[in-house]
Amino acid sequence: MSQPPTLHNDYERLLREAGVRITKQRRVILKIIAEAADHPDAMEIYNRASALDASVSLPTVYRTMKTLEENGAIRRHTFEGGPSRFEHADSEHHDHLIDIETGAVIEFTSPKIEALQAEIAKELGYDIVHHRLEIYGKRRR
Amino acid sequence: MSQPPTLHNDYERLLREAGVRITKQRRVILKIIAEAADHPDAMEIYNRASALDASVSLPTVYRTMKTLEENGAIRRHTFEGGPSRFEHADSEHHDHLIDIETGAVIEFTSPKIEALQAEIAKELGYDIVHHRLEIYGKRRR
DNA sequence: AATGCAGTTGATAATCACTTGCAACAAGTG
DNA sequence: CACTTGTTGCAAGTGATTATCAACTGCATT
Repeated sequence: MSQPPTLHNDYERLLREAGVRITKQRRVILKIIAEAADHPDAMEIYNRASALDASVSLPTVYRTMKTLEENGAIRRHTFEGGPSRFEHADSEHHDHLIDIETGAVIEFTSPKIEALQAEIAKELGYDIVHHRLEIYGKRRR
Repeated sequence: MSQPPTLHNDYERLLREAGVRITKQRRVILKIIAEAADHPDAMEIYNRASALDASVSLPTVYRTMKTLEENGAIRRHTFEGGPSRFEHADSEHHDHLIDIETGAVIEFTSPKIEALQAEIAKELGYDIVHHRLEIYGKRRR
């Protein structure tokens, strides 16, 4: 269940290879992302990062998220009525179920749904670039 | 292919029954929505509405969309990287395929996908409140 | 049809989530 | 270690949407 301990180093390597400099602000943000088991938004990442290093600013968080996204290191999700939330992209593709009462995000995969989507797109004459499937639900009790 | 000619009157009736006053601004906006075959955003609705009646303002468009949404008359969609877009809610449920090159929206339905979603939510211990499935694709040629 | 009042309106300001401009600063190559 | 060029924080700017508020207007009631 735990992340590989050097995941943030992989991010560093990835960025370095893309010609991006590793500043201390970025190193902190990368660490936060790598250790996040949830789907934090920019403000939350900023909060966690500035607790470790007060020199991290919010614009830098946004800039870093954009850079990471462009390099395929993270995925951005914009769930309904809220800011963008991020997760690392190293995991396999999955969709999300959002608990509308708590905001908690549960990941799931359904190869069958994926296959059906591909079929639908094909019938409509399209190639899927990406898709988004979100289920908004209430915990049953 | 055409809308029932009195659809905007149905909107009026719906709002009236909800205790909402029918002002001339709202009447114009309702007409635009009823006649829209596409998925216009607030600015586009404002443009179309002010062409008919210059007294319609953008805030009123937003307020009216919110009122309509709260009364279940329209649905709001926030596709990636753009403002909210609206469509009337009288049609049956469907999902969307967005042409990432043109922004065109194609509607589709898949009872199989619906069923699979229900199954997934159930397994995770949730009741579906609603869901969103968007396929972003490029036209094949 | 005139009245009255609560719901609505347009103009303007505010908010939210980001993005940008810019001068000071610091990676990392040589 | 120097130098070049990417990065940073701060402050200001955006785009979409919402709130404020005084003037106005549906519309139920006289």
